[in-house]
Amino acid sequence: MTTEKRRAPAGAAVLRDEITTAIRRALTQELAAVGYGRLSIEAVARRAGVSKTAIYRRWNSKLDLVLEIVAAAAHGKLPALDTGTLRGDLALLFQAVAHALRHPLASQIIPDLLAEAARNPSIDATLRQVLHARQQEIGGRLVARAVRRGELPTDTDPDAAIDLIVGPLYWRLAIARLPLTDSYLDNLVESVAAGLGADSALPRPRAAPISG
Amino acid sequence: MTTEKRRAPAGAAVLRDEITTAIRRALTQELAAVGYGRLSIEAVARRAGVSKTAIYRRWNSKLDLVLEIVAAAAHGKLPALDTGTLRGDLALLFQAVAHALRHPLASQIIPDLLAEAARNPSIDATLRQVLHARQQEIGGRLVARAVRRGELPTDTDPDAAIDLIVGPLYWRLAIARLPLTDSYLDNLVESVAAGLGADSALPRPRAAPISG
DNA sequence: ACACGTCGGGACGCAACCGTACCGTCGTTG
DNA sequence: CAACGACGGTACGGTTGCGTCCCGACGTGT
Repeated sequence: MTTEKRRAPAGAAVLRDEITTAIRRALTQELAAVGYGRLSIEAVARRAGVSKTAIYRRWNSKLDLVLEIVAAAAHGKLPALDTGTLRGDLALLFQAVAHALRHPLASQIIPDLLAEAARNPSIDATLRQVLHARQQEIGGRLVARAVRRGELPTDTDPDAAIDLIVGPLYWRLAIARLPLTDSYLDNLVESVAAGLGADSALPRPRAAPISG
Repeated sequence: MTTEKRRAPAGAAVLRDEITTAIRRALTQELAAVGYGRLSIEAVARRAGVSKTAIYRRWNSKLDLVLEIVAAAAHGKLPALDTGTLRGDLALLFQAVAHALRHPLASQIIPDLLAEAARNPSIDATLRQVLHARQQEIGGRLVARAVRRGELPTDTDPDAAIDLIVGPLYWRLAIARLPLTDSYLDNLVESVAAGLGADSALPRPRAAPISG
């Protein structure tokens, strides 16, 4: 049998956390700098100040390394996010999304991996687990609460609602890369709420329908 | 001087259009298959059934090749897009966007290049010319017409409106990659119109605000 | 104090690609 | 009809990265 009794690794024969951490840091930086397509293990090792062997001892391949770190980065911190009103929930959610996408690393890595997911099934599966599934859960709950409160129509489609909630902010921050102001976020909350079918808050000035 | 009289290239000494076309085709396919990061001239030449030299005679570098072809692909076809109503304009615009993003090549290449634009200034500049500028023009006109008709508030911010118009559909087609039905598009028109501040079309069923 | 066993580092063979130089080929122009 | 001149293709050196192997160094447990 191969399950002989063995002394557990100890002393110098144990993975050093500082090196593992350095690899993780270097990977995220490399990923942001050159993207998944050009990512090379050697560059990660150089940036981390570590040997390639140190990486290959911890992960089998480039893909394993990326998947593990992406999954780890997305886990954790899941805001409670129930403020009692649809607009409050939206504002809080937008703050969280904006905060995450403001990180230069995240705003480069996420679009890159999402594009790569279109041709790499493993990345696609991982991202669906850690991003899409979570979004659907958060968005679905947000919508369900609003429907229960009577703020949204009962026939609201959660998937379509998520597109409407996430799409505009993602577009502005990750694609168009335009600046984001507080007043923009305020307006976005109102626009998305209206788009979802919530009652409008205030009438706004309009031109006369027929000016001739 | 170097401007001596020279016979103009003729006969076999002129670039063959069929080869240029084959290179363009192969580039788009390679771009979709492996992305800009992994794109190699050799692979393009192989796929086109052409020699590397044939490519290097026409373009100086990988970047030149991609930029020229991307710019060319985005030029042309600019729909008139004035149906007389905001909802009509939105429906037509969504049809056009959906049609463009349904092409598997486009739906892989566009997110890839948009991600690459975050780290490559040349690509960024080109995409802003052929994509963002055009979107702002189309979206700006659409919004301006709607404001003039009295369908939208006079203080509508065109940039924010574009985020609201383009974001959800781009998210669904290019990122989440969920299916797109006619009824989804219909609902999206109504949602975006409402989000922009247009009068709602029909009341929809709601739960009682207080159910206790 | 010693033996253990993994550690990180460097070196290696292999493969892919870049960009260029050189080759014979071919159609047009004078 | 002959010379022109750019054509497409092949071959080349240089560079980069992959994944593996071997080495001395090191800290713990007996």
